Amino acid sequence: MIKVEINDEDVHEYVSGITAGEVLDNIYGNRSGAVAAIVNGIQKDMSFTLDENCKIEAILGESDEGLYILRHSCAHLLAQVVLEMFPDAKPTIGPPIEHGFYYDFHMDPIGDTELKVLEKRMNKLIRENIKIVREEHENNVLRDMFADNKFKIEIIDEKIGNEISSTAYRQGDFVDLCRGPHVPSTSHLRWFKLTSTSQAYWRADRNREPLTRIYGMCYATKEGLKERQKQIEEASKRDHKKIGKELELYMIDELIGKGLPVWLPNGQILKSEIENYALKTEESYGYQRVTTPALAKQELFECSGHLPHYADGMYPPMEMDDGTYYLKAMNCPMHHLVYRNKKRSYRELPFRIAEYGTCYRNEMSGALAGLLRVRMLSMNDAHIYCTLDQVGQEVANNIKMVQDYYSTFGFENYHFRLSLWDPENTEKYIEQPENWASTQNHLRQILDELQVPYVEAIGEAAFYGPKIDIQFTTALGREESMSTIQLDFAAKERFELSYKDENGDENGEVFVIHRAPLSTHERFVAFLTEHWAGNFPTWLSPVQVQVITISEKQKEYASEVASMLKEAGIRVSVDDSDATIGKKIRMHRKMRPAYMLILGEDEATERTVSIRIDRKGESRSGDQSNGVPLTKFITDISIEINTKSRKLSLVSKE
RNA sequence: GCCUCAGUAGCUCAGCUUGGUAGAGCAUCUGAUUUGUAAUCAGAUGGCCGGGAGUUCAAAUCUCCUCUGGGGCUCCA
Repeated sequence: MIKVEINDEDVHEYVSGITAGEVLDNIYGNRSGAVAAIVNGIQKDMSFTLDENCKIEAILGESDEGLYILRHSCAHLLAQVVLEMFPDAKPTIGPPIEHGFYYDFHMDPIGDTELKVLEKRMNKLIRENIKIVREEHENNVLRDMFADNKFKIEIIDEKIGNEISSTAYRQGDFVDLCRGPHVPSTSHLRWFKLTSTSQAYWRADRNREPLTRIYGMCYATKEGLKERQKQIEEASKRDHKKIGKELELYMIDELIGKGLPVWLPNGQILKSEIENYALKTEESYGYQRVTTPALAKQELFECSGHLPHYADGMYPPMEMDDGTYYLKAMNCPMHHLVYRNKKRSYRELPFRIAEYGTCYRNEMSGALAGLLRVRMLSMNDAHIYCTLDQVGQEVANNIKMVQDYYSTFGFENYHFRLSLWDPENTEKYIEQPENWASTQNHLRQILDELQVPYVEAIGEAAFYGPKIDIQFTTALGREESMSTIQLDFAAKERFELSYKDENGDENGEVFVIHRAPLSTHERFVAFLTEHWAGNFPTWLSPVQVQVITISEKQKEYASEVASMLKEAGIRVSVDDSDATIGKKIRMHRKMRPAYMLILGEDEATERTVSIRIDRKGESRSGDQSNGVPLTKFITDISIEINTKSRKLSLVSKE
């Protein structure tokens, strides 16, 4: 007999040789939702044999560990049916990922039709409830088992080495090299869905074999799967590409080119509001503004280091009669020249120059997506020239600026990331290891002192220095970079930046901070649109007030109201057509005005307005405040706009 | 760039499997209607079916090429 302690609580006695699964069944019953066990702190299969005193816990399918196991097992099931259908396919790796799993196969690409068939066959095997069995083998046996799959052999050779034995998992005719643990049988994998296919490369290396990747999602319960499907559906309603079209924010025309958005009047309003706000804010933080050209000579970008390090990201060169020119991918080299334009004194530092400069980047055509990834970007850019001592304060100010901006725009779902270089992969970066070490520590210290929570990410630095990035989570749950604060210790030498210090010496220790708290206009508007689902706060709404008349008798009053609003600087549009009131409301919901003003006979005689909030995508409340004096409305909405209120507060709920 | 799916009226989409040269709703315009809060009626305009080539007596429909858009190409048994 052995003693088994369950969940650090009860101790039960069992015959030696009992399995983990049998013990858990005994305690919880066989419908507990457990997919594996933790024995003495180590994850084990349900089939693991207990032959001495131990501690045991269940891993529930809904826990993080459980979902990981479920998804991993589901990837195996996918591989099983892929091999049934395509016997020549070679499975490579199939890890669990967030929400699901993928599996990469060396095989010809497949389409949606095959994907559906694969899904059907997986469901069939799930109903058959095939046992998943762990096998331990000596290395040479494993090599024999996978002799016809060079990818698995490569894994065996590299990951496991030639000395030790390892494990495989078998289900029916299918066997896969795997560390486990796995669910005991296929019936646990009921709540999955194959989602898409894609092309990947073996070891993510373009020069190695192309693989066909199949993605799926997998959950422990029907509810889990449904909830994810719902999240995807909800996110698609917020898609900035869809809303951007409805609201006429931007267009992309193939005659202009991919990734080159045109801002339409409504989008331009958003852009201008953001920009005006940023100009004011940054003026108060001591920035001066400049404008620099869209292109410059090759020598400038050689000097900055962009050509050796960033050439792929730039448009190809233009040969002119007086030299070779490049479109700028960044504003910094030009700003460095602004700094260098005259002798600087220590009294001028920190010297801050800002520009909403338009840059052009040669993004891969397949990477372009609406406004989120474009080839023309207007950055909320600025560069700060300061001493090392001043870096801390400047970075702190920028973190505060970012936080202020975000709270005004209503963003909450973000986190800070300290982006470091990758010491294993140094050719991507400027070669100054001591500088990397010291500046990275410097930034880490600043973040620690500010007590801002952050994560560290190796290999995410810029080529010229470490960064603090502010990461966003989108409605779909994907992480994207939004703002950035970058430290540059390379510019001072490349551009011979210096200043006259307190002792009258020419001092070359000029540190540069690149920062873009509002990202680019394009990306920022995309996030903003998604975040508000197009229902922007009043100060940002392209149409702040939509006037709607009940009948044509109110035409005159409507135009009077409109001109008073315009006078007060409010964006207003009038519908005095002869359509019915219901129809007019329905039509204008799509453009999501902050407020609708309904004007009928009562309003016209009493010089009042009826204020209605009715925007597409919001649940319809029909909330309306009737008989509000026109002058009061103008005062109230002006306050709401000027305070950049995040809430529409002019309609009181009854 | 690579893999995959898609492209039909301003918008949303049907027609394509089984080839016989184009349809609906909304929007727009014109009448009628003068309206009090999610569809008033009638009529009209609107498409080189993304572009090119091929097969065929005949192509939106089948084949090939190309352009544009969506998704994916970071997760290492």
